[in-house]
Amino acid sequence: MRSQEELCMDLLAFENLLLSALASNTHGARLAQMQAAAERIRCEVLESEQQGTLAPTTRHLGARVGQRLERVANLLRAEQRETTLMRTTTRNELHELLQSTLVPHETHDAQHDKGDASLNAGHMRAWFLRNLGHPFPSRSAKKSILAETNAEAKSESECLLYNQAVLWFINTRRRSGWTTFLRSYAKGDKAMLLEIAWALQHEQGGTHETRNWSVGPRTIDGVTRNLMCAHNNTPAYTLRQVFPEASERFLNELRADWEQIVERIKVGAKDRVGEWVDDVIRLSQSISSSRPHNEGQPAEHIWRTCP
DNA sequence: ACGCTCCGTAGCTATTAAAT
DNA sequence: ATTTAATAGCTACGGAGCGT
Repeated sequence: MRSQEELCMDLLAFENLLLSALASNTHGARLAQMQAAAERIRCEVLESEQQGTLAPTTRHLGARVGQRLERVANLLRAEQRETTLMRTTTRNELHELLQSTLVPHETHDAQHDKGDASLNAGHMRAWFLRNLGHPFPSRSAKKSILAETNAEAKSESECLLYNQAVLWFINTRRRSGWTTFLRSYAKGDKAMLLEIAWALQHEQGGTHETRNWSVGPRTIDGVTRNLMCAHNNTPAYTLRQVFPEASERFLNELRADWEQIVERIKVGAKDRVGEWVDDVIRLSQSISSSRPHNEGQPAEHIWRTCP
């Protein structure tokens, strides 16, 4: 059994290893080294937690390490968004340049058949994020999105088709995790998901610009939903009112999953490093959020999977 | 019948890791 | 340094199910 001092040293060593790795590269052997370190610390803290010997100082250190890593992760996400934007711009400019100079005779149909042209999804993304509580555009909404998108098209090949928009929304709901969220937290009930989304929006406050998302109108299939709390028929404005019996951990996981959906729609799916950083953050948050009342719970409830 | 959503999946590109 | 294999992400197709 390792002492609390050794455990604290391990935590700090892990943080140091991670930060120095992020300052250089997160590839190959280095990544494996960090994964091994994370797994080792996970096991040690878990063992200490189960035996009731996890000292408050160790727990607090874990919380501080978690906060620092989260700050680093936020910076990395911002940098990642900027890099993605620049990469897209560069790729588009290069593509246009090559189109206009090197392959001027290639037909639009040939390009389309190759399937290598990505959609201009900016307006669809924007609509999705403004209607995150119920991202099912009506026919007229789709036509309006098509008009906005196609107004920017420089050629016929860049025009978005109605069926492409339909598929994009279906695929995006699935791949962003929205559909999974619907099943996991709202039992497939879209009205309940709308209620959850309203609670999250109320909880976060601010504007669409500060949140990057909005729940949209309280309307499903043309019917305006009265969002009431099932257990006492009061307006539901907080997650706690929507889920009166749920644990804080459940609500936090729900919030995290919702943010992940927003992030995925906003910038597309994250690359591997981004996912891994998220896992590391979850690991550190587990350290900071595990409390003595969790002692009776199985290990899976205390720790999430290591990266 | 028609329109819509969802699901499974094929085909493609870009990226990354491993092998040479 | 170059090539090859594996993987992830994206678009699109076909079919099933559902509601109108």
